[in-house]
Amino acid sequence: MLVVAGPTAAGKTWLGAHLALRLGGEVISADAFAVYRGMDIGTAKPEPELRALVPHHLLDLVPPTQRYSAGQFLRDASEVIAEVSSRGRLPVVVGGTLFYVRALLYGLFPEPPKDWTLRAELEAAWERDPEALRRELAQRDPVLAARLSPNDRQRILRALEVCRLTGRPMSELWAAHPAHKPRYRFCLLALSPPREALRARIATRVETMFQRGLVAETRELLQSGVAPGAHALKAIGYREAVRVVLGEWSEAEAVTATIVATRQLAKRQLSWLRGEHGVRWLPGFGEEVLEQALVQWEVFRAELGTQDQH
RNA sequence: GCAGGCGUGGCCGAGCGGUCAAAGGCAGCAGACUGUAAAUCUGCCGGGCUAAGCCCUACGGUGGUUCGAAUCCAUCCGCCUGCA
Repeated sequence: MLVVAGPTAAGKTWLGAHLALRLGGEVISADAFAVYRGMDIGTAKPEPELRALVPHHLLDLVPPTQRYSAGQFLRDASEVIAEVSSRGRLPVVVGGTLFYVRALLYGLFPEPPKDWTLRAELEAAWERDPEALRRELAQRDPVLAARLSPNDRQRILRALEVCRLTGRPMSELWAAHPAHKPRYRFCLLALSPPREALRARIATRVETMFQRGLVAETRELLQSGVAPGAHALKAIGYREAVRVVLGEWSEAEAVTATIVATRQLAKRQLSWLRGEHGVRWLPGFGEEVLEQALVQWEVFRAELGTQDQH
């Protein structure tokens, strides 16, 4: 299978779709926010024309009032990939949510049943006395506690949630589910355009999003009953637009804040990819490296062939 | 014109005689990342070194006071507020 990754605004969507087109494939989106219906402008979903050209999966899956997750993605994507493959088509995974991509490629440990009450309790407990929860984790899962920053509330709470639910330390569950054996044979392409050019592209893209009505789209979501604090509206661009709708910010302020946040996201994505195994880099924007990508794909296939002979 | 206030590192903003290369925040750089991940967290962040130490340049400009000044005084420049 083919995977197209890279920082935001690098042209993944374009490249992924065109690779799928050339290779007889279908696109599987790996994007934590493009799964939400009604969130089109700010998530830079592929245009309808492109979607008409190539089948796209895992877009517009859930309403923004719901909450999607890496585990859900792992299940959904695995299913779609199997289905696409079974039709003799090439699955082309395209996405900037690298955590989702890694989950898909290497798996996650088996999830304990969700318990939102417990999570709410932990949240409240943290507000009251974070030190108590840190101590609890140190006792129940010393391995993880040693690795986590005492300030990493999110991970500490999750670790405790897993401990309390399963009665076992989370680090032990990981150990039982090694994350190094890939679930697929994949060719991982990563876009990496020149930094300055990417910055410029991010800026104009964000400006365009606001011009195209990101604020109006956000207002509609809020009017349709999505809470301002909903998870989906934490997405970059939307959270800034919410503040405009609420009258806290001018649109200009929102644009600036969104550009900065997007830039920072791109940086984190690049940093993630640098540490990822088996990355084949494409030094440019999507539209510039289609041919290079096809060459990489051929190289990958050739390597696969020699491997299979052994 | 008179009275008062202000001018600090890329930006905002503390400091108000030594312990100050200067709190904190932002931006930037690097990194982590096992079901919130567009999230969350970590480190670095004036310059140069024979680097847990040293040197240089820095708190609008200049000149003083002092063993010692971002901190006090004088003066100049610039901004702001009140009165005219």
